[in-house]
Amino acid sequence: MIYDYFCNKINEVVYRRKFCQKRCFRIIKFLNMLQPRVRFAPSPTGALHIGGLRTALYNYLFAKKLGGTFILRIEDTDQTRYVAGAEKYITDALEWVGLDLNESPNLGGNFGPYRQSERKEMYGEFGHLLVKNGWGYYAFDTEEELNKKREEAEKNKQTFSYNVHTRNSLRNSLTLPKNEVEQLLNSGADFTIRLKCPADEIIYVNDIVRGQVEFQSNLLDDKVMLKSDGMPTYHLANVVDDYSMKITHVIRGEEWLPSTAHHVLLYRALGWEDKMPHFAHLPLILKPAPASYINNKNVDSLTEKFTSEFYKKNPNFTLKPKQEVQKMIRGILLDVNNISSRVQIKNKDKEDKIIIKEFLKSTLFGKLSKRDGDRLGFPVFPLAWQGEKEDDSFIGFREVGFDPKALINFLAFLGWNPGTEQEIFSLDELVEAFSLERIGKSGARFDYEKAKWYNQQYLIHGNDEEIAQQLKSIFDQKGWYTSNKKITKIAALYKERATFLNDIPNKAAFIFSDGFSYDEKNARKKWKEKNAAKNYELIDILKNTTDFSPENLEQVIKDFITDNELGFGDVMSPMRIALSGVAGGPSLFDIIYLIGKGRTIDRLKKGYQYFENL
RNA sequence: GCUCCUGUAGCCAAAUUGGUAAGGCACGCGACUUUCUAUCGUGUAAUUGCGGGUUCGAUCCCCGUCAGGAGUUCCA
Repeated sequence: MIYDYFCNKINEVVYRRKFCQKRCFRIIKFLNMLQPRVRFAPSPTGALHIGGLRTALYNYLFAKKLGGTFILRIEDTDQTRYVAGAEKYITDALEWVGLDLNESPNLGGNFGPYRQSERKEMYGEFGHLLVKNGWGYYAFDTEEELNKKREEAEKNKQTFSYNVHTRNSLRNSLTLPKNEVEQLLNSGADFTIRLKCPADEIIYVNDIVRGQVEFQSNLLDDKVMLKSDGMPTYHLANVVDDYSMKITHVIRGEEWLPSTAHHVLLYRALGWEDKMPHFAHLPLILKPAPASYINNKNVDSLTEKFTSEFYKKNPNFTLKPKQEVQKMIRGILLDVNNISSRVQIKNKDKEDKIIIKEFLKSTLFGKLSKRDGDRLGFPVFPLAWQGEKEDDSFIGFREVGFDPKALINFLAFLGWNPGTEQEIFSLDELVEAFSLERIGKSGARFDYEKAKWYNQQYLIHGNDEEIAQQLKSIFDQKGWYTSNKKITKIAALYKERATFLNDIPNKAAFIFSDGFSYDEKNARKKWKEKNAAKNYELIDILKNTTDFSPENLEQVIKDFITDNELGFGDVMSPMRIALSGVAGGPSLFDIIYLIGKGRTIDRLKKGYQYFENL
């Protein structure tokens, strides 16, 4: 397996290098393949969402499969966006799902420090090196000046880009006289260092997921490498760190694909092209398909939510009264079959309609966002997050009751699949089955129903004793006491009827407490006056029965029914409702066994009297 | 607007150097102690976005077109 992987990679390298590169270079690549070093590099700007966790998972799976190293690097170069507690959230989340790190800020390692803010000095050095070797230049344009240019361009429906075509008319070390540049630098004026993208060239990026992707260098913008505060941008920091940490594979989200050309250029500029890592860009995680969650039941509450959100986003919208806005949103939501085409903006649409449609389009489609969780009622974060404002606080998969193993399994299939029919994988099995080649190219749709299905599968296939143990602690808290044997029985019976472990106590509450109400509709239907005497007679028979095992109860009750020529439903349905309040649930005989003789008799009497008066 | 990526049933998603379409979710039906929002079995559903081309043969290669997404920040 590894050997095959290997040969493919070597072939790829040979192909790319047209076969004539030095043999040692190939050997280095070869050795890298044996022990890949990959990093998960989030920035601590808030809670880590599900997409970030998936990136971490894929990095982990790839590293473990090939016996490599999984590294956490904190990308905190933007001090204005730093959020206290975010780093701890990241490590807590990784720990909860069982993604063990080999090197990290906490663990340390031979390539530290692992926070970019602590590596600040080295970036400046490389930034200036770029200027020295002709791959970069000092730019003195202020943010205001550039913003003005962007606004002007926007007026003409164009985008201002700091690139080959425009850099010669801007204030930088390429256009200013040498002495003026020196004077500016000496005077301590603010400056940035920009990458000088070459002209008339095609940059090739070899992506493991997407194959060869081409970029025209003329269209690339001269990205800022070193900011005026002395900190690097992501682009510089990322390349410098990946090089110095000997990263062999960069596995990250698709949003990075367009800037990868710059990164390739940077490796070249710094003379590290031979050490450039392989790239693998993961498909985006998309919002769930509207048709999958909008239905007649929730359309009103969704309309409500969308409308209030619309006004939050467009506070000055007065083109139409609120009622009409609401009506329109509802109309579009209800037209499920056509929802994607209905949101299309047409030429004849008036301004008000366009604004509303644009809002709906952006909230209904596109990348999964943290807002979607609130809106659609499912978590998009692994753990709960307490933000500064109410708006910025979320619950996580853990709090909803997800088994971390189920979450991982679900996440693994969001953009990857093994090509077999197997869908349930433990983390170790995922490691075994995983390969970057099998990652899909198209966006992966987030499907909460599928996530719940996975959790249910883990519950169903879980060990009864282990589930019972977890149940016991919940029961203890509620003051529900019974034998371990019975708790295990409850686990076995109810795990198949629950999505989350937490559902079981709700469904099984009647076993411990009499405080339930009867399903009157079903009771009325199933309780028949003509059978009343027989039903009471069965209570007496049960009173005289000593063996209350499910097997014996089944024997006794069935015999009674056949002896008296009654229907099963005539006898068992009223019993069910009297004992548990509802007409559904596990086998009646198991229910009686769990409730116990004394309470069974009491409840039957009480229930039947109630049914008689309905 | 420009750049890049993507487009297989209601939804997710396989078919890895071209050989006429897996599986899952949802849905229908049946069975399961005449219970069930559970479980098991089974079934319906796709002119592979659209239009051309190359080929004996195209989901796969080429051209065009439409749609969706991402990027276009001294953010990551």
